[in-house]
Amino acid sequence: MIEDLGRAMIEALEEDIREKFRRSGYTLTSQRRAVLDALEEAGGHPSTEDVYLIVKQKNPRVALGTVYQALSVLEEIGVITSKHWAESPTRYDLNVRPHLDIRCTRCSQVSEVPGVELGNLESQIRQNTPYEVQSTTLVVEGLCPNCQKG
Amino acid sequence: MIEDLGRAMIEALEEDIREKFRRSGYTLTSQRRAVLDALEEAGGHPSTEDVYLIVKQKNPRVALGTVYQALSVLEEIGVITSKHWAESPTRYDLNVRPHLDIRCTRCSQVSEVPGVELGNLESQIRQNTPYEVQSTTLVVEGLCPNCQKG
DNA sequence: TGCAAAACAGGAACGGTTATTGATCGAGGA
DNA sequence: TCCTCGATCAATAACCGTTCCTGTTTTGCA
Ligand SMILES: [Mn+2]
Ligand SMILES: [Mn+2]
Ligand SMILES: [Zn+2]
Ligand SMILES: [Zn+2]
Repeated sequence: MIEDLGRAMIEALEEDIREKFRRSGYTLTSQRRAVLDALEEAGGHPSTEDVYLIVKQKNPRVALGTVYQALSVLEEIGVITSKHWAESPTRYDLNVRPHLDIRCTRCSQVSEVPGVELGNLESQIRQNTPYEVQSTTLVVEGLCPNCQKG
Repeated sequence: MIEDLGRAMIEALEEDIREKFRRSGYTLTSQRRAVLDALEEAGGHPSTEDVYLIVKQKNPRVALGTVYQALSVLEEIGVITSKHWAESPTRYDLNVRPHLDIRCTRCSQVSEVPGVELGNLESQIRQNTPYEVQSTTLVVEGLCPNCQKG
């Protein structure tokens, strides 16, 4: 789980991040670096607002729009990914490998679900539609352990 | 596909609809009937706005808020279902049986994908998360045949 | 037919996101 | 090192889909 990676791992990824910026032509500005750091600090799957609040702690001058734009650039160059759940803002993830996340319908906490195998699902879909399939995403919701007690 | 059902089938469902209203305590008002008719007329998987525009043709006094509320009631009592795709408004469906829909990322047209078997996916998920799973939805996007030519 | 409850029309407000504009930054060349 | 110009940024307005609010109309029911 990305939550457990910690600073050491982030620094191991450092060179990869620089490489992606270099290849894209975008510049790794202090704001984009701050957004990346905030994503790490947030730990889980923060919304833009979550990231904004963390970034503002260290640099109160940063604008919300800048965070939106930074996240969009970071996603475009493959440094982060995003996921959408209904009735919830977009959430971002340092884990760019395909994986399953579940969101609590009560407190919005997102956790990763390991060991789920989608099998031949995508090829099944391709065989049964004339559409050119671009993405198939499994959106899972439920009650987190904490909220089950309530 | 619900698009091919036509008026005969809708009238066959008529009694079922009345029954669901009766059991829920909601009343089948003229506006809710108009929304239902509009869903049928729209044919596919219309958004609230789509439904609103059709309803307004016959009754220009109906308010957009009323359409939102009517669709919400119809969904609550199980007469219709809704689905969400990222970057697209909620879409409604007269087909209340579990099934797969794919949305075109270019023109937003939604079509149903038959013959896809999810298998033990949900039980796999339940085994790998402490969350109490409430819903797992497969969200599929692609390019429809028309838009592939463009 | 009369009354309370439900539903409605119209419009304001809302949350998340994108667009616009002018100021600032910073990489690369003189 | 200093300039320059495109990239980025801050601030704020606008946008879109949706919900909420208020006063009015309709409905089911006694
Ligand atoms: Mn994740
Ligand atoms: Mn459908
Ligand atoms: Zn929870
Ligand atoms: Zn299309």
